[in-house]
This record gives sequence, structure tokens and C-alpha cells, in this order.
Amino acid sequence: MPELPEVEVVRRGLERWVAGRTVASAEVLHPRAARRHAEGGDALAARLTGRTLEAASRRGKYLWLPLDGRGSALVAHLGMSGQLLVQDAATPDETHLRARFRFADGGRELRFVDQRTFGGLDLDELVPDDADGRVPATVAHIARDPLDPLFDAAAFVRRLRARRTGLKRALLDQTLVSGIGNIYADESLWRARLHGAQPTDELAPARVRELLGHVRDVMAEALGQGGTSFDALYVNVNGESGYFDVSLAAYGQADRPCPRCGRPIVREPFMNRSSFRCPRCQRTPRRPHP
DNA sequence: GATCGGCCCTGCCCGC
DNA sequence: TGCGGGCAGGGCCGAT
Repeated sequence: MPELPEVEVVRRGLERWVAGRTVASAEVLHPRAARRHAEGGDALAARLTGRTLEAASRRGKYLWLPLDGRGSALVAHLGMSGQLLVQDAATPDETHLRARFRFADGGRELRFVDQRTFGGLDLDELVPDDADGRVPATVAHIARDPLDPLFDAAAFVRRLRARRTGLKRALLDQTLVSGIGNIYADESLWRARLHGAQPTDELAPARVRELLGHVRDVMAEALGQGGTSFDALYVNVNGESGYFDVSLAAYGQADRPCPRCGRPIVREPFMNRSSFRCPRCQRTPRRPHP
């Protein structure tokens, strides 16, 4: 369940171990891994062969590796259970190995492993972004994330308050702000003492800015802890045991005491999944958004 | 145009 | 013991 901090750790690993290397051969081993690529997995692999992966970029939970010439990029999304691993060729194939890239330098190979196949790879053209950079066309609709130096906090506050929806729905909307998933949404709302059903258009701007500060804090803490363990010749996001040592106050803590007030955390259905909150610290708003 | 719900997928875990 | 069902959930797409 990688969210922004976990994806950033992977990006750093790709930058260190993969950037600058030339693809000698590529294999896509499962059709769903390349389902976003209109021409299919074999064509994706063929188009990558002989190309150099120049760098590793990220926006929200999307990763991409610009190819030599910089006109296009290999795009990756880890979904819920995706991993990008830099492995010795002698390492046995993982059970859920979906794609493999071998390099011309004969060094370790890059593997895309994904149990639940929500993740995927694509090869896409780069288009100008909202500043002076370039992003893959499939990523162009994704908002900047709160750790991005060009993230526009004032615009975020304005756009969020213009929505007519619930606060947690807005936080999860990657076209409004990217990188926030269910876990960091719940943790940020808990820190801000806000209910996920709080109507966005009834929130004071100062409260939105305060919430944004908590989003940044919880992500920065997770990134700080995740980054320290990342020193091996190995790029890893573990969907099962991930989330490093970030101590979760609300998410997944049903029936455990709220670290702030001691009242048991409650679990509630939300968009076919779950939300966790403290019923005392995060009171239901007078007019909750359904 | 904005918002919302359904769907994709597999492994684990729980209850019967 | 075995099996069925619930659950995890990001993003796309169609419906409203």
C-alpha cells in the first residue's frame, strides 16, 4: 500500500541504481502489468530495448524514468502491492514477477513484482507541465504533492474550499493534491482533529492550512524513517510490512485507545473501505457530507 | 463540469 | 480440516 513517502523511497533507489543504464532486454510477463500501454506488453518491451533510462522522477504516487532523448518515459505505478527490485540475475524469480529489465552493463536487473496487479508500467510521451518541466501525458492530470517545492498551498486551500464534498474524499482526490492515500488521510485528519465527512466548503481557510501542515508532517516523518533503512543495493517497497516505523495513531487502530484522549478509535465504512477516527477528538460535523 | 459508485485483483484471515 | 466470504485499496470509467 505505498503512498507518497514509500514511492519517494523507491524513486531514490531507482535514481541511485538504475538511472544512466541502458536496457539490453525487457520482458513483460503478465498482461495486466502493461494494460495501460495500448500496444501491449511485448511492444512495450521492444520499445525499451536499447534505450537508456536517464533519471527517476515522481509526482504523487507515479514514478517515471525519462528515456534518452527525453521525449518519452517509462512510467510506473505500484498500485497496492507493487515493488521495483534491483536483483542479482541469479536470484530466483519472485512468485509475482510481472516484468524484468536486463541492462547492457551486465549488472543487476530491475524487476517489477506485483501480487495484486493494481500496479502497472507504461511508455508515454512527455508533455510540458504547469511550470517549466515535463511530465508523462498520463500523469499530467495529477496534482503536485505537498512535498513538491512548486506545490501551491494557497491554490490548494482555494480549490478544496470550492469543492462540495467531504474532506477525506477531497484529500484522496489526486487531481486536487496527490500522494495521499487512506492511511495518511486518516492520520492527518486525526492530527488536525477533523472528521472526514466535514463539508469542504464549510472549512475555514486557516483550518485547511493547518490540515495541510499535518499532511506534510506525517509524510516527512515517514519519509525520514523510511529513508534510513534504504542503504542496500536494493529498491524495495514491501506492501505487507511497509510503513516503516511510522507510529499510526488512528489508521488500523480500531478499539485501541486514542493516543490523545484514550477513547477507543472507531472503524467506519467509507467508499468500500475503512476509515479510522477518534470519536471524541474528531466529532461528527453538524451537517456531515454523506 | 463536478461528483460518485463500481470494478479490477489476489492472498490472508476469520467464522462456521 | 476445509471452505466461503470479507477485506485490503488506487485509479479509471461510466452514470448522474
